[in-house]
Amino acid sequence: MMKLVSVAEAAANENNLTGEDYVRIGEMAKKYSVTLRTLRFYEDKGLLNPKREGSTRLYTRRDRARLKLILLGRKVGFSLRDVKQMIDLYDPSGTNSKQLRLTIDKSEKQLGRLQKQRQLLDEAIDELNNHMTVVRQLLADRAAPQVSAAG
Amino acid sequence: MMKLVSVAEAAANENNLTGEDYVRIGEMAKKYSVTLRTLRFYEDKGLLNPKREGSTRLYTRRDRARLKLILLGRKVGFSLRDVKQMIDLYDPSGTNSKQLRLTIDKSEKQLGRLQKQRQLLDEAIDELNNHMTVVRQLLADRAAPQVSAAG
DNA sequence: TATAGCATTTACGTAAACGTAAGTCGGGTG
DNA sequence: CACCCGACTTACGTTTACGTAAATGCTATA
Repeated sequence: MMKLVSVAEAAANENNLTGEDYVRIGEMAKKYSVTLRTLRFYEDKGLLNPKREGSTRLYTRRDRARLKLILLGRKVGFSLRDVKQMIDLYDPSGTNSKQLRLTIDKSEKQLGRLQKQRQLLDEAIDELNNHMTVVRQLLADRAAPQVSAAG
Repeated sequence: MMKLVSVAEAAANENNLTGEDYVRIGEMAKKYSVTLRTLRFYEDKGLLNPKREGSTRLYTRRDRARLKLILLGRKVGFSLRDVKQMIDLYDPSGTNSKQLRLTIDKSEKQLGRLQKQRQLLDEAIDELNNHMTVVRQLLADRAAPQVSAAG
């Protein structure tokens, strides 16, 4: 019944000279409410790059930070391609001003799209409400086919 | 140079005992700002049913009314499948209360989805704005790497 | 009759983000 | 030993609403 320390966990706990805490895919998935498939998919698309111990993926703190960014990007409507473009510019040894500017640029455009979407959405809601009113009225007429007001 | 009356137009003008005015696909497309492909696609999906004169499609007033409904449906976010489901229930010889109820039902659900979408959209806009603020600050720090306030 | 213009059909292609199936593997457990 | 769990890889499938050829046809006009 007792769960012994696996090789992976050994790596995470003992072989841990740099203070890294590794996480395997299952835990990672739970932590961020994504599926294993999604994590592998992101890796396949070059968005994540976990270490390997044999064939087992080990995610570091940096991987988790990246995933957070990816999920934020997705939430605000960026495509994975855009997210990748921005993330790829990250250089731990530089000022990253290029990355930051690209991010701002893309963000402004995306913000515009979102606002436009909101406008369309509001229009849609209005029109749907209007239509519902009409339909309800038709339905009422069917149910009570009396003439005009006084019943 | 003079454009003579085509067979289609003849059908529309002369062979027009019932007062129908037919429209060919090109005109129809312009009138409603859709492509020919779209009109044929809708027909293929059973959403439209124009008459035929030989192989040429002729759209009646009723077809145009249907198209309007389809486009409204799309605008408010219904799938073509849903639209078809609602339209298919239309019976010119009945009260259509079944159709109307289905429409109301679907509309209420769709309205809920739209409102939820709007909420998510607003959240996204907020988060994007926040993120942009942070990034702009980082960028400013890169440009002017002085310490804290007083320059 | 050659050409322009509008129409027709068939059918594969596209985008995004994974889902899902299928089969395999290594490690730990009773 | 038999088994289960968690992980791995490969690769086809899904969804929606058309886009985009490609090849062909009918009609009217110069």
